[in-house]
Amino acid sequence: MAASLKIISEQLGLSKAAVSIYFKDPSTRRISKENKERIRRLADELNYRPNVIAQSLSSLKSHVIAILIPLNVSYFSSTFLNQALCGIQSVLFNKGYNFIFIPTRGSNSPVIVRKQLERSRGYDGFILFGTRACSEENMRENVEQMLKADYPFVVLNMPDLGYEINQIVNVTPKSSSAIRYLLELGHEKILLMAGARQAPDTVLAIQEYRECFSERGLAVNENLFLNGDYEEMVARSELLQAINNGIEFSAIYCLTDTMALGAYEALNEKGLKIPGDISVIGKNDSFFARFLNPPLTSVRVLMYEAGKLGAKNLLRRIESNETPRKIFLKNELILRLSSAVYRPLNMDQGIE
Amino acid sequence: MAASLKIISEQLGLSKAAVSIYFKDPSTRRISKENKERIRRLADELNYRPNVIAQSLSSLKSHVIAILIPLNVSYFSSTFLNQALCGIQSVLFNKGYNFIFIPTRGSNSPVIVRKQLERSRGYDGFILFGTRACSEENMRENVEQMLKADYPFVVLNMPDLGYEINQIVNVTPKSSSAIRYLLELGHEKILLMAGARQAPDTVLAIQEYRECFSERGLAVNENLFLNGDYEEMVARSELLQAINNGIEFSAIYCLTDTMALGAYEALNEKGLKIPGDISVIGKNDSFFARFLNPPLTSVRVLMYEAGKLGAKNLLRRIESNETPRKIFLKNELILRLSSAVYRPLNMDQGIE
DNA sequence: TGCATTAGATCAGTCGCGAAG
DNA sequence: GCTTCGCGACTGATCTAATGC
Repeated sequence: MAASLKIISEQLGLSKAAVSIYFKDPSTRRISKENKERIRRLADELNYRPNVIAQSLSSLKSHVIAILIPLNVSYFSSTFLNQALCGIQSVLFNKGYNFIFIPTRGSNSPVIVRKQLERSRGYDGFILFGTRACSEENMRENVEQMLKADYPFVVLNMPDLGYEINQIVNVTPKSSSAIRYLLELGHEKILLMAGARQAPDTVLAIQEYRECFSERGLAVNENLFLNGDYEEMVARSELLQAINNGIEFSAIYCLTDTMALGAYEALNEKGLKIPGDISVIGKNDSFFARFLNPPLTSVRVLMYEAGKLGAKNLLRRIESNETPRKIFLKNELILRLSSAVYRPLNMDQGIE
Repeated sequence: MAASLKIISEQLGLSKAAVSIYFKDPSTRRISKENKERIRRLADELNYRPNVIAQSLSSLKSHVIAILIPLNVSYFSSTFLNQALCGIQSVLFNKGYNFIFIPTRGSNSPVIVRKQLERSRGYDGFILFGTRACSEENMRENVEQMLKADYPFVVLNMPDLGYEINQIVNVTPKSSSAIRYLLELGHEKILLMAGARQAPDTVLAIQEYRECFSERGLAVNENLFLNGDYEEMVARSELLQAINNGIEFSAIYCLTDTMALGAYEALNEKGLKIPGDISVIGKNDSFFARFLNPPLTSVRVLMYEAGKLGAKNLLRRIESNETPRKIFLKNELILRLSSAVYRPLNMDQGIE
């Protein structure tokens, strides 16, 4: 049985309040010196530590931010997420906020978030993180829930949802479009290694793909849209299968660097040279991108900054009730050696 | 103002207990159908959600595990930690436990952990994660604190501390020793890219280094122990400096793959071939190791398993009060192309 | 006796008010 | 009237025992 204020106060013949006052500020003058000394001694003896749960209840402030991630698998392996977490952490820790991850077993995003919210009243704020399992529509439902419950929150890793809420949006300006860049290099058969069709990132990428192609009057071949599920191994096998099926392409744009790893593997296995035969571009500019062979051209997404700004705005909302704001961060295409000017591929030679 | 049981019960002319009973089990037969319906409707209208803080206080069970990491910088970029977190998460989420990270601004490990503990009574259990900032002695102090407070806890990423506590220890069997392997390949000037001298991992590595060398009757050159601070860029510059200072070596063992990246950079800059001129071995076998140029030989550390087993044992302790157990996981040397048989280096040729 | 319901204690704190000196 | 010192009421839930019909 852990020592509590009550136990200490009873043993000393004081009120809980008196003991509480002392611990809140040991230099207080509201408690007599003798009593301070007695409290200190007994607390030390009983190894007293305040109960944060009770503190939170009584002060109606928990100093805990819940991070809601609509995904029911381990997600700390995602470099995307980890970059954002680093940014979030840098702000929250400075301001003395803890952050918590809530478990769920739901199958889809709205269910997961709803369940998380059911177990969340009492936390000071929320960070909603978009994932591959969370369509834009899903996230809108989630946002509606948050608004209805009147929770302070911020949305990360999602396209602009249109609400007047705290949101950090990472956008790709035309000048940083991987597809546009590949087209400029002369590639016209560009394979898109994306995720499931409803994943927001995939939706945006396909939209951008179509725009770029229609601008140039080129037809879009839907067979070039693969679903690598944001997993290295899936991307690898999808690509191998595409090659085996005789699908022709001279460049690949992968919506994560991890899938680009899978692409590298598949191309190596097939004896295709990067970028001699096939150009590859990744997304997120993970720290390992420049160490690959060849170094990977990648779209840098400012997730660290997104996490940092998101957390800042959330705290502003919590502590000063500032009005929500939307911030746009521009992605940047980082050129490395995995992408090159189009050169017709001699299929007989390249693929065994 | 968020709706509470009290508000609902007052508006309906019922007692808090009645409303509480309903929410605990909506199919209960202790509440009449009409009242159930009234409660449901009002709760819906007021957007009622139970307050987890109050629930925790009342049930004396928070279903929250605190993860204590004695480091005051962002740590989600560490692949080590992330692997462990994935394992932890896989267990906790299945069992319905949340997990929380506690902020601190302390300068050293005991201070950080002490501060974290001061803000932690009320959580169900603790995971103590060893870091570069936490010497073995530091961790012992932390463990003493935990024992004194009678908190359920488990220690990860630390050498065997000798206590009868829940601990998962990752050990390197002789057959997986990078140093031993390099010696067998004929290398005798082996550079050790480690961390600060008190970091547990560094202590162990230096100890192992000395053992291997003394077994073979070889003298140890302390100039070959560098402090790369577990950071890519620090490792890079330390290595460049060593090379510039004319320190001779034919192999490098880096205590993290991240530092191996730095080593790759430095060697490339100096025009030294891996493994032709210099063999490189990393540690942790991060997912990117096999994609490097050349693929990196690395000591695989089972951090995912450590996290998983640690969380399991912690929950066993919490839920069934099982006695603590210590588990040893064996590291494994994964051979790739960055390490090769010793070949005398022509310095004039190699370094410009 | 069983069904539907409630008062009140409890958890471990905080906060503002009040009473001596 | 200003300290110094301390207490009662309250936070939002759960749980036990009791009550009325």
